[in-house]
Amino acid sequence: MDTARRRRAPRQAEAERNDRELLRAAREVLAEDGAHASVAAIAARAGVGIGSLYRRYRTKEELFQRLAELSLDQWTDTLEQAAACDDPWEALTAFITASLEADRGSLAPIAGAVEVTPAMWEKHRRADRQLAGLVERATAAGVLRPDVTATDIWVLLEQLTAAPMIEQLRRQGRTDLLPAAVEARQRTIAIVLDGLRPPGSPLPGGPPAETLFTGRWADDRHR
Amino acid sequence: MDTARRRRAPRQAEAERNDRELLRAAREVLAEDGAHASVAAIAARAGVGIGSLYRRYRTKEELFQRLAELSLDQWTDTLEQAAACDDPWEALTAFITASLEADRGSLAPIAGAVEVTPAMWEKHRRADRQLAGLVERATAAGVLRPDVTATDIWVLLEQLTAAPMIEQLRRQGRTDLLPAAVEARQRTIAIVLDGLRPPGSPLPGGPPAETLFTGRWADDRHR
DNA sequence: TCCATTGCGGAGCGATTCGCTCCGCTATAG
DNA sequence: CTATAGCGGAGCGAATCGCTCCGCAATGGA
Repeated sequence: MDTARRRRAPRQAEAERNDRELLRAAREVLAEDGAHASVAAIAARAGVGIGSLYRRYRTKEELFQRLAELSLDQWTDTLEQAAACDDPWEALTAFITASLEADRGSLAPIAGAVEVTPAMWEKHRRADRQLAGLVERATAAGVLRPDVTATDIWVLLEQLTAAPMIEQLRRQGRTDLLPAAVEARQRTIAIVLDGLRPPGSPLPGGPPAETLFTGRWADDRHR
Repeated sequence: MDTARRRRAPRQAEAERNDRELLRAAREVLAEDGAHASVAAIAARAGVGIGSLYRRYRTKEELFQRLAELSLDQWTDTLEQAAACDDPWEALTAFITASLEADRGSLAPIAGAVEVTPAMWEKHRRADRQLAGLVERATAAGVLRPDVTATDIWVLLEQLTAAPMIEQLRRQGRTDLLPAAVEARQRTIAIVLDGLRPPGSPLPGGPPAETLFTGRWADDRHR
């Protein structure tokens, strides 16, 4: 028993390192190539053979699901850190800017392409509740325009996480223009944040339905 | 001469109709499938054989270039209509909302994938000048936060034209959720427009370089 | 020193999808 | 009935995909 465990030790260290590299590479390739990201590209970027990838994950989907779970954990971490902020407005903006800087939305192409695991559902619901708390606090303090809901923030985030210009420049290898593009994006974000402050003109329509998000991941029409 | 023209008439009418259908179908398929849009899908949507497509356009790229030129013409039209507005702020917002409603950005995936024709350059420069005029007018009237440039508006538009949520819902056939998604997007746009009003907190960094746009379409590093 | 075991890299398979060619066909005009 | 302009789409060669499978290197106990 004890010998069996010790026998597996040395190679296991390499295997764990490979796994970390794979997850990192998968995030990067997914951000650059979008939904077309191929397992070959991921393995190559990780400096690992395709065989090793498939020993760890039985399918490409399983790798993506693991990636999504880790990303959802990061959402929760970011939300917790932001909630620690004393100022309600800074708490909200800290969450938004932090979410956009770590381009966690880069694995948005996964949504709808892989089946949602129970763990993903659970983590998603948790992040949802956390953001709702942040929004409630800001609204109560009067630092957020009163007709903005948590779902509005999700929509806004999804809209802003995509950085089409930066992605295109990176694909074309125009690294000379990248800093300018990043700066321009920050200006855009600043404009949007100002748009969230009160009072603002009344927003059109009613508050967006919460099913707008969950609905895309699983068919809940029968409910 | 006269007989020759009359001889070709009946079939030519069908050919022209096919061309219109092809362009319309190409726009739709491009909006739904993104960069992967295949000629087969375009021809099928147009109710036309692949052969007819290739009789009119020698390559897929040629079709996309024609599409881009037509789209650039629409930019100019929208800008002219907006410029006719008396109120400087309404002129600018009219342009922005009109640009976003006609999801002209749906053929953004073309950018960088096809070679830029001289005609495309010319039309692009023209639209650029037109928007600069709109922004100048709004700034002079004090209805636009003073540190926003025309390039900022282009960046903002590119960021907002992508409607990832709506596209995903459409792909999944969740037409029941589509109206809610469209409404949510309009709320986002309203928030952004409010963020463009003065005074607003000072925007980070300096004004974005104009080369941010032209640079992605052609390599101008040698200048 | 030798062998069993573990994990590795990547050639290559079958399937799919792509842009595009080419040909048989129909509809019209004389 | 013949000539012809224009049509639709089968199918080709190429590329790319997810994934399997196998030969090999490194390790550690006997």
